[in-house]
Amino acid sequence: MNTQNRTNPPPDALSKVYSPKQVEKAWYQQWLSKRYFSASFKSKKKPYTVVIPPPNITGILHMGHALNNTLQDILVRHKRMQGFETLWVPGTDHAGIATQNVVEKSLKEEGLSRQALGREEFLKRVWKWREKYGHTIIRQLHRIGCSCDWERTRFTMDEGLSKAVREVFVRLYEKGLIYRGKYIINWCPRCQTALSDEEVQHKEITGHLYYLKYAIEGTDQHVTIATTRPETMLGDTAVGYHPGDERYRHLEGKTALLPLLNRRLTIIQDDLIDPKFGTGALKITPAHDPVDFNLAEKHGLEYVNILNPDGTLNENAGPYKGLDRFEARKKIVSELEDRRILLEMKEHVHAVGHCYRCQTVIEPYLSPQWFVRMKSLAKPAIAAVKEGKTTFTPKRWTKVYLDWMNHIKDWCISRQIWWGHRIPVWTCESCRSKGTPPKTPKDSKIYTEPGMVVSRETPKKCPVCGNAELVQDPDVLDTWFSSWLWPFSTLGWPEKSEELKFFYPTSCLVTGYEIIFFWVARMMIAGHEFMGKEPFKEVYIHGIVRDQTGAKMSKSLGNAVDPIHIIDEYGADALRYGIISITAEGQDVYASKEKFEVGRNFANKVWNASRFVIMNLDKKIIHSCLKSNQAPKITLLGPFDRWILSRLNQTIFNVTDSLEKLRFNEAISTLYDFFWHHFCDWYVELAKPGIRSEGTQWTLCEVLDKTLKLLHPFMPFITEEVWQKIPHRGESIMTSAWPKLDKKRIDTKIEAEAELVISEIQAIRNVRSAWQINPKERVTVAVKTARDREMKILKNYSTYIVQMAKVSSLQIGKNVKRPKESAVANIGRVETYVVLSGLIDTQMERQRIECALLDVEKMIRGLQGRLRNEDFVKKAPKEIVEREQRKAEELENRKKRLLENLKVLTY
RNA sequence: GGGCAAUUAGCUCAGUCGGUUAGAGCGUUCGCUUCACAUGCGAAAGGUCAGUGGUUCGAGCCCACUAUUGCCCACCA
Repeated sequence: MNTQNRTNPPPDALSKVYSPKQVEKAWYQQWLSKRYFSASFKSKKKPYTVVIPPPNITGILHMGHALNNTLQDILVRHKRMQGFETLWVPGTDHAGIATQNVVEKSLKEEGLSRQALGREEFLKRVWKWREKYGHTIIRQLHRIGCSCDWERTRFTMDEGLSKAVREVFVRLYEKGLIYRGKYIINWCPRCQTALSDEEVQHKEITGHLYYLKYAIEGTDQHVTIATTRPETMLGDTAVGYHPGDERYRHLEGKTALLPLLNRRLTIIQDDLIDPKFGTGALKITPAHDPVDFNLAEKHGLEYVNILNPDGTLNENAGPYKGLDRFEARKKIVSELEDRRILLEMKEHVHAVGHCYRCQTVIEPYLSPQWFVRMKSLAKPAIAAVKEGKTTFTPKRWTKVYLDWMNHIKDWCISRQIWWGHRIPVWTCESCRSKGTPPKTPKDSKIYTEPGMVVSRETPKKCPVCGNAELVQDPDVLDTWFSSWLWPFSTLGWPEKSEELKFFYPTSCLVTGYEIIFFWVARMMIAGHEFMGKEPFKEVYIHGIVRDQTGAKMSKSLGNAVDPIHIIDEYGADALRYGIISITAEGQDVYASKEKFEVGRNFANKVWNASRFVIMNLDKKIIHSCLKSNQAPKITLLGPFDRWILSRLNQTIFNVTDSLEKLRFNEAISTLYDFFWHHFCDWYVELAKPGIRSEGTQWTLCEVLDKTLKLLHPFMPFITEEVWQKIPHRGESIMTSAWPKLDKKRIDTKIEAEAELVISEIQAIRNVRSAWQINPKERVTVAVKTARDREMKILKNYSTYIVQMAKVSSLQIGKNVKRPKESAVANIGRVETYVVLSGLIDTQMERQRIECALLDVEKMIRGLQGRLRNEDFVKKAPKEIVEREQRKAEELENRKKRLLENLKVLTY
């Protein structure tokens, strides 16, 4: 497609129904080939930057992505039209565990395993898999219409980004902010890796609390402890109670005996132990519980690990070795029961940690891992938000962010998987065995272990002894250890690139609340640590997309409305419209097909209204308008031309304002209302008889042009397609200028007049409808009004009333008498009689009037109540009181007239 | 245990600074193949704004408590 060749087609070439399919692909290609999405640091414009939350390479587009990326595209298209140098950086995340799981699954189908393939071969497979499927989601984003700068597409495992990861690791290590140590971490026995605290999802589970009897050595006494995980008793090395707990005072200095294994257990006191829970006595399992681990460190207890990495029991479990942890639980419970050691079993609801990738129950597990010290790093990220350098929308997330930051814990960053950034640490075996201290960077605060080499690049030999056989740490880094650098690593960091200088910090980050801790908070930390500046000025947090039943949409649940299906069926604009229209600020949204039907209908309305305008354009008039680039003289504009232009400018203001405030649904509903209910329902209908007049021709073009521009960020395809068919300047609507409010066009006087006339037309239509008058039939109408102003207006606009209400003769005056056999309608102080010769049914008309009377009386009662209240009259603002008084007068007037009309009917 | 959100028409939801007769879409009812659009046009019905108490001249909106639902966080085993 070529814009130059696309002159206005003859009207009959426009079909009655908008078909998005033919349009979307062509325009997207056109935009790409014109490089409209590309941004350059050489620009003289102000920058506006957005980085995409990189979807996982395993991802297939779902409604959540559709929402997230539509929002970003709206921002970016809006800012681009406003004249910013706009950059939207796209890319994907390697998603360590998720991707490894997916590839392992496909290997399993081939009867293979990663262990059988070996590390190198397995990684080749993953890269192959990524080549094949890793771009699916990117292609799908094209279909939504996303205007990302695709030439800058990044991947978290790209060479540049990998370099950034290593740089960050080494820098933090040298500052003493990365350390290795043996601690209790969250272990997923299925993925067989450590997880960070954030990667554990807690779920309320109804389990049991088991009461077990532990004998006291050398006595016939015992102590009863309560546990939810009886199998961990095999790893017990102590029993404890609160130092103030009198019940157990007699146990001080004694030793308990572990049932089944007869291990001797120290008895300790610690105020960490809650005397109110269970029996107040606690079994202590240092290797399998974080609290117990702390107790063990404090009291110098032994650590007994009873688990293998896969969740089966190891040799420390004696006779239970080899059993899966849940099998073991069953067996142990039944044996304890047999031996009368299990005294009681109570139902117990508690939170159980699950792996966020595979939902397997997590085990607290003692193992050596790498950690980032977060406390000091968090400080500038906290300050930036407190000082308002970065703001959250909706505001409530500020607190969530700050709470997490203020209680931040060290981040476990090593993962025992293969797919990911390898930890840049090597070991020189000979130095290690000899205990030779390593070369320490000059102002380093760190203690380094013998033989440990931390390096940005793969070292060829040991920097201490020259040994060439160095062994790299087998583990990889948490996926989020690359994601947290995204706002600057994608712009070239650690190089001092021009891009960074121009585009950093980014403007707005758009994401869902489920990754505030994983991603947003950590990006804030990294941005301050490595760039010395906040990574984004605004964070917009949107809701999660759910299905009609409220479940989070997911493929596995089979409840997903597939955005691609919606695009195929209704078009991308309908998808975008639907998803935006239901997104109130930050609320979760419930997606169903009907929502997108509304979008399709709206697109079709835009299409048909435009088609009507195009069919009725007088090329000569338009040509001269375009040529002069001037609006016609005000005298050439009819009252409704001026009315719709006033409404248009009000809409320009409201839509721009809503977008600035990130109120997307407000912006689109303003546009929907303006276009459909003001422009189509009233203006176009009113304009039909005089459509060839210069003023109307110009107004039609002006309103359509500006409205399409306002709509473009929301519905990019149809607006471009239609805009190209109306007289326009410029190549593409997406590079055209955002409409500016023209205050001179806002005319409150004409709006008030138009509203009166519209109400009058509606009143007549109401009567017609109530009396079932054939729509084709014209009616005789008489209007009585006491006020000059209203009479003048109605007389001035009488042709419109005649036209829109199908009136045959219209009489307007102060002393108009009610015609015989007529029905009455009241608006304000205006009384309208519609002649119903032969149709009038006194009974029915009386009922109508009585109904209206009831309404009026109810309102009068409310108003009188207020006006009789002295406090109201005294304390309320003057305008409000006056308004209420006017209203009351008017209602009294209306009541009087209704009563008169009722009287007439009784004859 | 702590926190956040939601509760408005039959359904799904808006409602900004406390101030007209509380809005929209869908659905419903009535009438229309009116020459842009039946994916449409015109008209209408439909509400104790979860409950209780308070602040205020005035509350869907502010405050307190309660109820129901959902989510997040937390080392009560």
